[in-house]
Amino acid sequence: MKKISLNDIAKQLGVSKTLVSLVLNGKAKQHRISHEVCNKVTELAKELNYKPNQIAKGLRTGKTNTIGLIIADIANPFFGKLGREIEKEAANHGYRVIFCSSDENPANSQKQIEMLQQGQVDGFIIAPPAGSENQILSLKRNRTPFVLIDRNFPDIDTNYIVVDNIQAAFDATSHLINKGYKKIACITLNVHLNNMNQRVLGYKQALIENNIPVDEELIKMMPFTHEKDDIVEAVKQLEPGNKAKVEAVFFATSKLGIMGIETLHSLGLHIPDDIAVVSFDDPDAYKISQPPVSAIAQPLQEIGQESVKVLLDLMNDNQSETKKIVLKAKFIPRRSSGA
Amino acid sequence: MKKISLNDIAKQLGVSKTLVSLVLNGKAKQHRISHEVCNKVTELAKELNYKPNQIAKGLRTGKTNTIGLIIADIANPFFGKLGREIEKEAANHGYRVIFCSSDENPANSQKQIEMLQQGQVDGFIIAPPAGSENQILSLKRNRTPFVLIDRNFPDIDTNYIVVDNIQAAFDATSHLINKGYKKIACITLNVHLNNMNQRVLGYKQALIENNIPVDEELIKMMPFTHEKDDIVEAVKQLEPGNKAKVEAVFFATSKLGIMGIETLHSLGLHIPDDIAVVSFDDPDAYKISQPPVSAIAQPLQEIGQESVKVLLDLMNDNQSETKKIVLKAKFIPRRSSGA
DNA sequence: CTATTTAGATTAAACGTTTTAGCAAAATGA
DNA sequence: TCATTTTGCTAAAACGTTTAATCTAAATAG
Repeated sequence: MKKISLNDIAKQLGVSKTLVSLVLNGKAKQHRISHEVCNKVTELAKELNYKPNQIAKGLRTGKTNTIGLIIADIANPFFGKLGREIEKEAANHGYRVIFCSSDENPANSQKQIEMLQQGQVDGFIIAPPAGSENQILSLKRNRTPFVLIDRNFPDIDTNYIVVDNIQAAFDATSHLINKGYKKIACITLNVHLNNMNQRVLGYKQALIENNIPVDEELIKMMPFTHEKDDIVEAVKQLEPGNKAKVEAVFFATSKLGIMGIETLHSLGLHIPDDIAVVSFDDPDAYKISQPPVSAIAQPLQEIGQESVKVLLDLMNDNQSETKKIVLKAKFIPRRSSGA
Repeated sequence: MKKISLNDIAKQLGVSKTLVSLVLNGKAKQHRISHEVCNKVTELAKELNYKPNQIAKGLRTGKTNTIGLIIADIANPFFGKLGREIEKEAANHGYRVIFCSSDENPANSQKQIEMLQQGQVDGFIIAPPAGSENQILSLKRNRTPFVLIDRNFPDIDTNYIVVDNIQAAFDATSHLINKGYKKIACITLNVHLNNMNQRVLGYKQALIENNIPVDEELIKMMPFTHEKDDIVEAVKQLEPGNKAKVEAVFFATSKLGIMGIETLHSLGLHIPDDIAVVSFDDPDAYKISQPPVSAIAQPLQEIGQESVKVLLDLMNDNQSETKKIVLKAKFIPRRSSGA
């Protein structure tokens, strides 16, 4: 079944393809095409099930109606849910989404951006890995529309949509303190992402504000390619039997949290009696966990919608002022922290 | 920063763009371009950081190097992980992936297929929703390369990669029987997908083979747009206090399982003492659940890799014989079923 | 010395659109 | 009646590639 083109319709009706194009793009009146001809065209187009070739359109107009989305890992439920929201909002505006998982590796995101920049997408939504500053600067330089999500680079003036990580971590930690826990550990990633830094910052602020000394020994930084073993090692050091006598732990990501909780269970520790737990992000796993895990839920729908909207604005009228949006994340106390 | 084209390079060197194109596509020898000129071209191309415009290339060659992936929901960890494997394998072969979530709604997948067929993708990988038979037939008719995954239509001769759902469900149910459970319920989806049908079939076969009568009352079909409430209702009917006196339950998807387990917990039921649980699919949630949930793990990497390979074969040399691949899923006993 | 081959390049068409500029006929105005 | 405007439509260029068809000059063959 050969695809039919503007030309096919034009020939069958004995008119020019210009006319057909104008009619099908709703510019008939504007160009004074007679009603009669106009109807004939639309009818035949429908009959032949004409669908404009987006590639040709893209070449001519320079628009692809496609967004490039670069995240850490689509298999990670946090990014999966966020990706879904972005897909949804994009579709509402007639845009498709190409997904790329960078694995937090700047070399990967570099390749992916370059690949998609070859005329394949109109703009980017990016969760930039640590060390990708130059890529972001390069995008700015050649005026490619883009929005950062999840994290941003404080030193680079860009559009971004993030949550208030400090506040969220502060809330979660304060909650633990209010529940009477004092020896609180923090397990985070050994990676220079400002969202991660801020989570630790919020944790520390809550301690300080409650006159609890910050013990750097209780802050465990995992390599960002962390595997089960790393977590097991870190968690073991937190065992109440150890000198640290940790009473509670704050996991800075759900991936860390899931592995960590699995480890706590396998060590025979009871949550929250032996050790209380709170975590950033709120995957399904936390809801069915026994006990359910206290978590910080990010407003994924809002992040998704806003990022698409900001990007579309950007692509339409190249406004100069950058949009910096900081949303609130919500702490949900559950039984893992004695709630 | 204006994008530079073949023409720019050609002009700067005072040669034709044909020559530049040939050189950069490695056809220099074939077309007897002199070494000298050849070098000049490659050097300048590198210097100017020339990247061919994929849209133009696509228009001319009819190839986009893009795959359309249509699944139920990228936010569902099963599809998230599968999507990731597909993305990875596609990237290995120089292909990008456009993700579309159909929500199991055939009208959505219809729109998505039509949208992407307008010259945007070279082929499709599809988890077809119930009721999308006509779309699949239509793809066959106009010779669009595609592969089905996760489910297929037995009456339509297509390429597909699925797991042996009957065997997997049989294994899981047999395991429960071996553990001494006799009153085993099955919670599945009220949807005409052959993978779902087969899961119920495997469940029944295991009962029959062990001389346990199949009780249709114990097979609960959820509407495919199921929400929490539906599950709660169904699970409540399974309470040991009820006349059914159910001892164990087999969830046919992880989404059902997660909601179901949450409900069992909220009813104050203990797993596995009050009721044992096994489930199709193996999300992270099952690993940190207390007790961990016995699950059927699908070979996601293999499904992803095979589907991309089959599709690429299809796109390259339009072979006529359809590839039907059935992989084995692996049952993993955990404590939720007394293991 | 002429005819043919070869080396090394170029021209131009094509892919399917959109869009600018313009044309001919009809209608209007003086 | 002639000039001007309006109506309805078309031609052709352009987007950046690829590729089939040529073309010229030099080299080789007879």
